[in-house]
Amino acid sequence: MSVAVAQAPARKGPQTAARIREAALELFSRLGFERATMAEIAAEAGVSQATLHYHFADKGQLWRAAMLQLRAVISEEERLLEAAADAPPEVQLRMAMRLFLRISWNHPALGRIVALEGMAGGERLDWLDAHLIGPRNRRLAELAQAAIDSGALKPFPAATMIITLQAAGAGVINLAPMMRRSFGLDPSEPAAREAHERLILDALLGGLLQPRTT
Amino acid sequence: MSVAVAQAPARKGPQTAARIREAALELFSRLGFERATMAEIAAEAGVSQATLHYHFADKGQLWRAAMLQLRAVISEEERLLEAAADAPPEVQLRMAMRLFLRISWNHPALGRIVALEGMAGGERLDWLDAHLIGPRNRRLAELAQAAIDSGALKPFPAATMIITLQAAGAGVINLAPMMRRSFGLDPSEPAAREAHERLILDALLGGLLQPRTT
DNA sequence: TCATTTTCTGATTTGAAAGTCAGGAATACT
DNA sequence: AGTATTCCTGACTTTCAAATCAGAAAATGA
Repeated sequence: MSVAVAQAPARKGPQTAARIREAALELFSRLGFERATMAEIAAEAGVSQATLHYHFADKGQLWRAAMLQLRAVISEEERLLEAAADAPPEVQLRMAMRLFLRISWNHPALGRIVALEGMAGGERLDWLDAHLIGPRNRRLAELAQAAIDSGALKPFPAATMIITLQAAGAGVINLAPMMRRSFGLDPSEPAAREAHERLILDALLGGLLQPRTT
Repeated sequence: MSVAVAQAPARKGPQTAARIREAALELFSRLGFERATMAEIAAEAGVSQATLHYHFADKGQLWRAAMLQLRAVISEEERLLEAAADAPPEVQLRMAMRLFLRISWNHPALGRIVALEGMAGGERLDWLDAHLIGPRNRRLAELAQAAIDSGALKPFPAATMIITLQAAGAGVINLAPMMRRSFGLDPSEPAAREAHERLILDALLGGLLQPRTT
């Protein structure tokens, strides 16, 4: 009773809501919005289906709440890039891609969600663009454009380069089930991950850089 | 009555079935298996929903029938590659990627389907691997391995390279809705398409080649 | 303790999409 | 023409998942 008790039992609701959001993010990203059912999410979170509706008005709102968990990840990335704002743009771009890969590995949900909704279009993509990925995409494209203007990067359309780099970087991770089926390989092994990082950062990004003229 | 009549009115069924398959491919690839409804496909094909069930037992079989339309595309690609079997592997690989891009532009359904099912896994991916993309994937990986062995390509894992190249090549096309939303760009414009082709074939593929030591 | 609020659930309703079926219309066959 | 076959449809049943609701259980505060 005296001192070391986890002070304040606190309301239990928020904690349950958090568990639900986590389960929802996992299932939405693995299966997409339609295939993921409220019943499955409830089961995964260890609550009844009605509890989902107690904490979140409907499936759409649960989806958005689940996505908002990724905001922290994006913000952290932004913060780290901000700190390197003085470096030459091509150095910043390489750093951005390294961060992108790190996020793709540690939070594969984000890449899968973007791929799913980015293909389908519609209101969920609009929401993602406004709240999660739009500013980031445009910031990266500006970076690429700056690198082009400084002569460090080959002059391809900046937006196309950024989207292509992201698709290439997330491809092996998103398509892990296909890698398994077609090649019997598990791309999440540490060795595979390291080779992948060099492939993207050195080989592919290297191909975009202007050859040194010095 | 005499001569020039379109000989043999022919059975009408196959033609209707073909229209249904086309509508199904379009909708399945744009929306995924679950979001595409039988009612929508029927409307798109201009027939009643019951007609779908007359020609195809259930939704799964319609999906497979729709996919089989892409077999001709894959076979043609294979034929063209076969004809260049004598060229050095890195030349064949570049040609394969050029063909891949051409298919991605002309039949965007294929890339979207592969992305959707390749992420989700499950029985539809198994089917695709067995009937459509597995042999092609493995053939391309062998090509990449040969190019590595001959010293023309940097020694990254062949399967990873192939999947990454495909993801990069199809990325801008698959993610056209996101390009529109985040950048206001339409990647299907001819100019964009040409820049995209050079980006993939020259810059990215170039980054994978060993620098000339001669 | 007792009242009040928060949190949760089982049972039920609603809605939407897949799938079935009996029969009508069109086509082909003799 | 008459018959058989193929093709198609409207109306219906079934299934499944989202959403609602009345009230129980748990936590909180006096």
